[in-house]
Amino acid sequence: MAESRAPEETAAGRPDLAAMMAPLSRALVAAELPVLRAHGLSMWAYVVLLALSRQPVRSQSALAQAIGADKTRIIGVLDGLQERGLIERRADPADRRTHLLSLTAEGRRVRDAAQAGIQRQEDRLLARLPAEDRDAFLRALQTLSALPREEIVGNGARRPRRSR
Amino acid sequence: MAESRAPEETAAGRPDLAAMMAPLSRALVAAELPVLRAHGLSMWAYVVLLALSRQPVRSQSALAQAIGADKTRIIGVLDGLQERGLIERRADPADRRTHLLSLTAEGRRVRDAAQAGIQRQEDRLLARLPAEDRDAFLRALQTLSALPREEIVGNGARRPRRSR
DNA sequence: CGCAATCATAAGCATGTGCCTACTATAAGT
DNA sequence: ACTTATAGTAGGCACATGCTTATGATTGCG
Repeated sequence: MAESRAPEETAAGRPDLAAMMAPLSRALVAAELPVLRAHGLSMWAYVVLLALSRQPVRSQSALAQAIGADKTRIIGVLDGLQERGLIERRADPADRRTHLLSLTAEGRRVRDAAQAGIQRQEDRLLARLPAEDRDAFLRALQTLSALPREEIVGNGARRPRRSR
Repeated sequence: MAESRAPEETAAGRPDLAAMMAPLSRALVAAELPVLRAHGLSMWAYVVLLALSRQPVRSQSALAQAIGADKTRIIGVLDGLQERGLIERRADPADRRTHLLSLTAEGRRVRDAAQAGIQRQEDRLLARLPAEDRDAFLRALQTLSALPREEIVGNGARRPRRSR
């Protein structure tokens, strides 16, 4: 048995996707944290800012679902963001139970600043890839990350994503 | 400011690496779980099997460090694997404090079976990528995941990876 | 030999988080 | 009107995990 192979490989040709992706992803997140803290943001706060960038409206439940967070857990995050004036939480005139969420100008500013810092770090990392691979890598990553979760997990009833 | 852009994008051109990678990675791990459970393996157990595939020897501390786990947390995992006869834990004749860890034949068998199941699922996913992108993606992923953690996190004193 | 360091192990604390229940305000169906 | 359902909020349980301390066995240094 030829034991002279690259790490993580076995008989087949490649390491598990997840085995490569999970530690890498954790490292990327760890690298983000100091940048976010410099802007006074928690990871969840940043995720919220990004999510609200895409679609200014929504309700808290919808937001929670969109970012894969627990509905009851983001309340404190939203409280903090609202206090700092980064988001707005207005009662929906059509349905006064729900809160319309949107970024303020200051929220956009903080998001841009944080994201710029983060991407500067990430670019440093991407620079290690040959240019051809880099583009394909980003393209592939966007393709895969755009897939609905069920496509990846397999339609089994895992993580019921309860709406309650 | 042109607000008519693809989702997740802001002023710059691409979404954050981590923002794409983290959910994708979590989904991949979630997809693995049922397969692993079918083979009676926990995630940590599988990680241990993979790590021991690469380098049969080691000590428990070294193993823990290699897979980014807590030294005290993998004890139970090793106990379980040993009980099932998937790994061997022999006292090192040279240093009787440490345990030499290695896969048994049965351990290799279970690892191969589990890995085959996992990669079959992952291949289904990779099939969604155009062939050119797929190869570059895997190449890039292997490159990035082979980097030492400090290269990614930035040499700051984060996650001291204590050896105690 | 005597002392500091190291390994495996056990036990515990603090935190983050998934999940559940309960409660109020509001909405919608009958 | 009455009932059911839903949004936001609060509180709490359970579990995994990072980190710490303590202990016994063993090693290695002086």
